[in-house]
Amino acid sequence: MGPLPAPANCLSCPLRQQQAFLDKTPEQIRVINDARLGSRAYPAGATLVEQGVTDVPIMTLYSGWAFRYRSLDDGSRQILSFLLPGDLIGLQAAMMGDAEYGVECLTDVVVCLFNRARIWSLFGKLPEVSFQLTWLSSRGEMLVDDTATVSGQLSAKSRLSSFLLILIQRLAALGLVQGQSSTIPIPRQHLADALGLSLVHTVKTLRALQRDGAFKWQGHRFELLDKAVLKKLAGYERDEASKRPIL
Amino acid sequence: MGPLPAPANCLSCPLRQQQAFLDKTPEQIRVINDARLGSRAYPAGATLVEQGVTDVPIMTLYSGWAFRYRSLDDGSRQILSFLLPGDLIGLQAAMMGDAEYGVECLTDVVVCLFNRARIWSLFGKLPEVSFQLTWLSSRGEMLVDDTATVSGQLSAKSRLSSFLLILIQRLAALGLVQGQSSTIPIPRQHLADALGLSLVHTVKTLRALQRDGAFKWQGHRFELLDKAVLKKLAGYERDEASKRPIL
DNA sequence: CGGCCAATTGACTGGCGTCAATAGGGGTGG
DNA sequence: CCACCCCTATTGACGCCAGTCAATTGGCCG
Repeated sequence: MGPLPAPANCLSCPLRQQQAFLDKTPEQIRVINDARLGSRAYPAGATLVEQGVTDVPIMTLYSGWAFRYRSLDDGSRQILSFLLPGDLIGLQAAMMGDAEYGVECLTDVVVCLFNRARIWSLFGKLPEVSFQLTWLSSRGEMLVDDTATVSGQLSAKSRLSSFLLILIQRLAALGLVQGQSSTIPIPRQHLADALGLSLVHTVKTLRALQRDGAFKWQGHRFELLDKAVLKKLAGYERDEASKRPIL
Repeated sequence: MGPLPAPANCLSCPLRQQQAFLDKTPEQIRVINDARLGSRAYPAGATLVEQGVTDVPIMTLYSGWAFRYRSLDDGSRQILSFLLPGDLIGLQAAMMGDAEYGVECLTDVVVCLFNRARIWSLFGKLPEVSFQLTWLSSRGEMLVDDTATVSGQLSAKSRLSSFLLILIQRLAALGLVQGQSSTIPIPRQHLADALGLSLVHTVKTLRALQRDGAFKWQGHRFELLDKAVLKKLAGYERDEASKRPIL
């Protein structure tokens, strides 16, 4: 979770060797490594992508949590998706020319930075990899689909339940769930901003769910107590693909 | 709006020649044309993509309106984005392997169908075009970002105002706004499903906005009366890119 | 120990949902 | 051509879920 040092070379990258990710050929990895500018650590709260700027770099989240959001003039903020290790950052902004969103670190974070021009050149050199880039873009859209659906259609209790179920799915796919417990470093305010609820109501609803015996959540330690209860409350769920690409 | 017959060949396609779209080289168009299975007309209400199915085709909306949505077990539905001529349909589903969403026609519609395998082969043959596919995917994500932000953070009045402002931007880019008026064939229930509001409250809020003199909307005919009022109520806006690709 | 910020709880308010009834418009069979 | 029907749009009444205001607690750091 903390700023684990990233390996110097993609070939020895332990993250991409995880079960959750599709394998690449050594040549593909070599070309990707050539496009890589190196890794960089950021502290919790740091801004990875500033909303509104042009020239956004492309990066892969190597360790830690981040989130993508849009800020409004009135000071409110919609969190569009949470980002976990292996997730691609900045593709949409790099494509469109400017960032219509911001990305911020939730925890200490390490990212792998890429040279944008060299990533673009993958479209000519490695068709499979450029295909996977598009795949990752589609997945990014799907994550926002979740956010929109949950915050648009469900009651507060259901929103929280669905959100947690979907999140736990993602964590499990990354091997970040041990038994029934995992680390979820999301403050209440961020939960509220993701789900379209007020801070106060988020807190109260969270308490209610814990009184229902669905889970226990203190600090960053989350323990799922009764998945059946949570599922019944949720009324909405979606499974994570078994294998996915990583740049 | 109705089922205009699509041209037999992409080279003579009047849609792609519109100002809103990037030009392609004749060779690019020829290869795309080779991947094209032909056009097909659907009546209003028809399902273009059924939620949950695999083997989703890739298509470009040629004429008419459609929308992308997710249905929930309880019968409610979140509309994720509205689709206009030139928009790509089915990419996310084709990528991920199955459709986590449905797509339905709002009006009579004509789409251009593509052979998926031949589209995939573009990744090897025409890097620029595969790049544009990714661009379109990113744009799809951005449209959902709008939906999530609007329905997550704004009051009912602001939701309606922002939604209409953003929509009018898109229509204007396509040359579908004459003076201050345009055709918006979105029923109240669909508006409600897109904005996360109840049908009744959507209707009442819409009435209130018209009493404020912001616009007039009867049947499918929409007339913008006071953009300044609408902007003030909205508190959120986003501009459409000036030029974009079309497959 | 004092300060600061996230988390929590209570009280009150209001925006939005739900229920229910009425109007309108277009299509269809008599 | 008219009567009827169905579906969408509209309006009113009422209740509740969730927002706002405000005060207290608890953990962490200087």
